[in-house]
Amino acid sequence: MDKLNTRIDQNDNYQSLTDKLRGVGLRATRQRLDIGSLLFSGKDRHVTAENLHDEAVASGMKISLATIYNALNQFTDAGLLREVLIDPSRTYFDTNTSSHHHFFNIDNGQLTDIPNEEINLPGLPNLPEGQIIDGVDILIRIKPED
Amino acid sequence: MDKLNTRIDQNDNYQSLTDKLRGVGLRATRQRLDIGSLLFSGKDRHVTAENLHDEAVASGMKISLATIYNALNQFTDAGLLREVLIDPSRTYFDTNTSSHHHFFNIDNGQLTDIPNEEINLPGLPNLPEGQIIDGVDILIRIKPED
DNA sequence: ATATTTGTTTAGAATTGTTCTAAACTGTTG
DNA sequence: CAACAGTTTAGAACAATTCTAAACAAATAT
Repeated sequence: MDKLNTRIDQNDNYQSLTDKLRGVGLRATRQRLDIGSLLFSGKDRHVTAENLHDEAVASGMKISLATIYNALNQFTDAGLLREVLIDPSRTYFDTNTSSHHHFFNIDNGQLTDIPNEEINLPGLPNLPEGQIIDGVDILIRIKPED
Repeated sequence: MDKLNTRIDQNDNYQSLTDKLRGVGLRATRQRLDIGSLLFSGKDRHVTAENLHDEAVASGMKISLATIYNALNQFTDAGLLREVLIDPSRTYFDTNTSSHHHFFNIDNGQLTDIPNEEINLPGLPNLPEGQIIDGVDILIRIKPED
């Protein structure tokens, strides 16, 4: 019965996810729903393909790493996620797609959002001729005191 | 004679480079001097290991890609270069080590400095408890108008 | 409902940027 | 100029990511 309840609850949760996926033109496959349930359940998240895969496997989902990569890229193309530039050796994805910036703790690798009202550029610099802004990324690298 | 002159000029240039390298505790090897001559001859530069290697080979220098990687990393550790986060798929190094920020042209991959007086954060956000700032990176992604 | 079509998943191979290894080599020091 | 310590190199190794092509599942037409 526990199993059955979980099943039902999960299906309930997956309904809005199904809509979300269909809304951006993606089929609501089991794998995409599973990943979506990890990513879009309330709190904002910052993940890499590898750590999301570990998490999925740990929660008993059957999904390959290649599918995680596919899904993260498709979700990003669809505007459901945003890529964050932190570390040239791995790609981070952020479920918060609104304009905002990040703290990156160089000590433990943790990435956190900077509340949007806490930071802003007073004036943008003059852009090169004929160019327009595609986006602005501000990353504040932090570390433990002393 | 052309050849000879070039030779002499190069040796002249290499004297200050030799000092620069010794100054940060690195031996002034032929390879490091060659790389240094490409990097530190006036104008600021943004390079990747690969494109610097291509350039070195094109100018007739005999140097392996591994050495380019070694040198770029050692120069960075020594404070002669700075790493710039742009593209998770490759590492860019900047000869301008002073505090400044970048435009990244997403259309052609070109990276340029933002003159320092043209940008600044009016106030820094509140940092997480017990953390201090290690550095601030601002990247403005630009693209061609329409 | 069932068959057909088209999109998706997957294991494993391939690719790419970067680092490592260990042997040959070259600055530096005595 | 000998000896040592640091450096270079080719090639192997590695890690993150993408590709391939075969099996599979969702959508659509029957």
